[in-house]
Formats: sequence, C-alpha cells, structure tokens
Amino acid sequence: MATSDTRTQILDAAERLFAEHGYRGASVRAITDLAGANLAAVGYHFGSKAELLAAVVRRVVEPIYTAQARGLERLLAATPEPAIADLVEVYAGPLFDAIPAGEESGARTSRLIMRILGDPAEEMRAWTGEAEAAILDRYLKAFGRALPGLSPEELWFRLRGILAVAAADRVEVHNHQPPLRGEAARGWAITFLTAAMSAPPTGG
Amino acid sequence: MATSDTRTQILDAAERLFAEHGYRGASVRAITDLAGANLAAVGYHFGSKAELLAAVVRRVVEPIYTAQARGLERLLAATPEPAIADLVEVYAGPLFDAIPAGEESGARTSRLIMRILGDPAEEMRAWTGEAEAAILDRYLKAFGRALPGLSPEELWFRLRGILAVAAADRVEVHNHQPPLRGEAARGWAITFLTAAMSAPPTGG
DNA sequence: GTCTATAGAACGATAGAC
DNA sequence: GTCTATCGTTCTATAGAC
Repeated sequence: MATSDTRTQILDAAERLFAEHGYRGASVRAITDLAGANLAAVGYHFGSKAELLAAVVRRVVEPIYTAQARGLERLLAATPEPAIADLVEVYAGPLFDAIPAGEESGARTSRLIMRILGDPAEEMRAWTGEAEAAILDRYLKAFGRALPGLSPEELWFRLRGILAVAAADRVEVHNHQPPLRGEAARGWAITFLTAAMSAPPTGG
Repeated sequence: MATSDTRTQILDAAERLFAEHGYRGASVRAITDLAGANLAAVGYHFGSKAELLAAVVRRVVEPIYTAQARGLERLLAATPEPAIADLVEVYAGPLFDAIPAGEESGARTSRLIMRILGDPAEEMRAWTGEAEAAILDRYLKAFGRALPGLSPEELWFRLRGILAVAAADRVEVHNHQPPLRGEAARGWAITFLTAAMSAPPTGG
C-alpha cells in the first residue's frame, strides 16, 4: 500500500544499519538514504530516531516471544512435566529461527540481538513490555520444575546463557568466520544448551 | 608518576564510558570531563579517539589472553590429555576473573566485552593481534583432542559459546537483575560450560 | 505523504600560548 | 604536559511549501 511502503522501507534500512553500526552510529540520514526516502520521513512516520529504534526492535523481538509462548503452551499441554531437551527446544529454537539463514542477514540479526542484550541505554530498552517479562517467568517456572535442585539464581544464570549463545550465533572472533549455515547452528545450539541446562547444580 | 597519571585517568574514564554508551555514544568531551583532564589530552596521549579505544580494549583483553595461555601451558605440562572440565576451567576462568566482583564495575566490564564481541566496526577490532588468535588456535586443538568426534565447525561454535556466556555474565534482561556475586557466577559458568562442552556431537 | 531548507547543538581534531 | 579557542563537520529535529 502506498501509505506505509516507505515506512517498511525505513524499518528495513534501520534494522540493517542499527545492527551494523549501533544506535548512535547509524544516522537518520544514512537510514533514509538506504531506504530511498526523505530525511524528514522518519519524523513523520515514527516521531523520532529513538521511536524508530523501538519499532525496529519490536519487529524483531515480538515473533520470537510469540513463538516461545506458543511452544511452551503446546509442550505443557502434551506433557505436564516436559524434559529439559524439549524446554530448550521451544525456548532456544525461536531465537535461531529468527536469525535468517543467509550469510549477511543472519549475521546482522544476530548482532542486533547482541546489541539489544548488551546495551543498557534507555533507547535500547524502550520496547520492553510486561508480556515479554511474563513469558520469561513462565519459562523460569517450567525449567525450575525440571531442575528441582537448582537455586533460582543459578537457574536465571543458565537461562541468560541460552540467550547469550543464541545472540552470539554469527559473531566473528579474530579471523575465525562463524559457520555459514544457520541450519547446523540451530542443532549445535540445542545440543550444547540441553547438556548445559541438564548439568547438576553447582556444589557448595 | 606525573607523566602518565592523566593517561591512566583517561583510560579509566574511557573504559567506563565506552562500556556504558558504546564507542560512538561516549564523546571525547565526556571522557576527559570524567577523567578530570583537558579535552586536548586525548589527542596528546593517544592520537585519536579510535586509538584510545584500542588502548582501552588492549588493557582489558591482554591479561585475559595471558592467563589463558599460561593456564593451558601449565595444564598440558601436567597431563598431555587434559579433561574437558580442566580445559573449560583454564579457558573460561580468566574471562570471569577479569570481571570485577563489584556490582557496577563488573557489569561494566561484562558489557565492554559484549560490545567488543558484537561490534563489527573497525575501531572495535583494531586491538587484535596474531598472538591472540594463536592462543585461540591452541585451545581449539586441545579441545579437539578431548572431543575427537566433533567437527571443527561444531567445536568452533562451542568455543564461541564459552565467550558468549562469559560476556553475558552481568547483562540485565527485562527486570531481572543478574546475581550480585561474581564469585558464584564463575562456578555456575564452569558447571554450565563443562556440561555443554562435554555433550556428544550433534547427530545427523 | 513527501519534500527543501535550516535551526541549533554536539562532535573530533588541532593550532598555538604557556 | 596542559590549556584555551576554534575550525569544519555532522547530527536530530522541525517549519513550511507542495
């Protein structure tokens, strides 16, 4: 539709440039240039650069949380006490499904998630809602039942570990390129994280 | 010494502000203000803002790599085929030892490492040397011997998982504060990562 | 809904006095 | 080694024509 095509173009360009250069490093000028839109279009469609970022992050994050919520629902409906492997699958799976299989776009999404996690700035956290926090709580409870000996603190540490491993999916370290196939990475992550989550509580 | 006290003050202030606001978000003005130094001091002592960042990152990263290198040397001298738990300890341990136990400073260091990992900008990678890459290779070989069935790609995925979990140590997600005590986090991480690294290769 | 033009502030870098 | 002053650039946001 003519109304919002520019809006979507801007969202696409912003997602790309925010991921590559960060919030401050991506100027509104660069974003509108890449989108083929006018500088003033950001103000018109989103109000400000910070609100544009919030819209970008919401668009990336919302389907992940929705998939996580539905996956947990389905799992709990099937078995009241699911296995750890299944919990990891429905929690971590959507994180990887959100990362496109393509080489460049996947790396970008991975980095955007990394920036959301690592940046304490208000602009980066303006998207957060109560719904998202509630889903995390439901997973904490489900994992807690599957890991009865674990303290809430250590459980929380492990859940953040899942997020971290997913966010780092395509990160380059030194000259080492991450593997090109997102397909395989998803499987490796489930293996890695299921073993990690299943570890007995840390002693004394 | 009178020569470099200002230099150190600037490094301290820059480490803090780069971690909190990122490279572009931390201005040279804010850094020198926090350091109690003059605006022009950055140019005099470091040449440019980018070179200041490289100096900051080097100061954080070098002791980690040194400790990792020494730990692996000692371990291989004791046992030619070390257990996975021991390899995880000497590789991941220094990452956590570099993160101060204090609440704020620990969160800052954790975030700085996260930004180094997640930011593809040249300024963020200018510190890298061949020595650091060589240490990573030695660990890849040592882990590879301990995990003979694992493909190089999956092994590399797992090693990056260790980095990710360490970097996310103090990251906040929604309202959930990370545990205040870095002490415990180190132990939890070794538990988590030893189990993860010990997982059998992903099938098919 | 899209554009030009510009206001107003902040930025990194540096010349030159002390 | 430290300072002031300033140059030239780039930024976000917005007023107002179409």
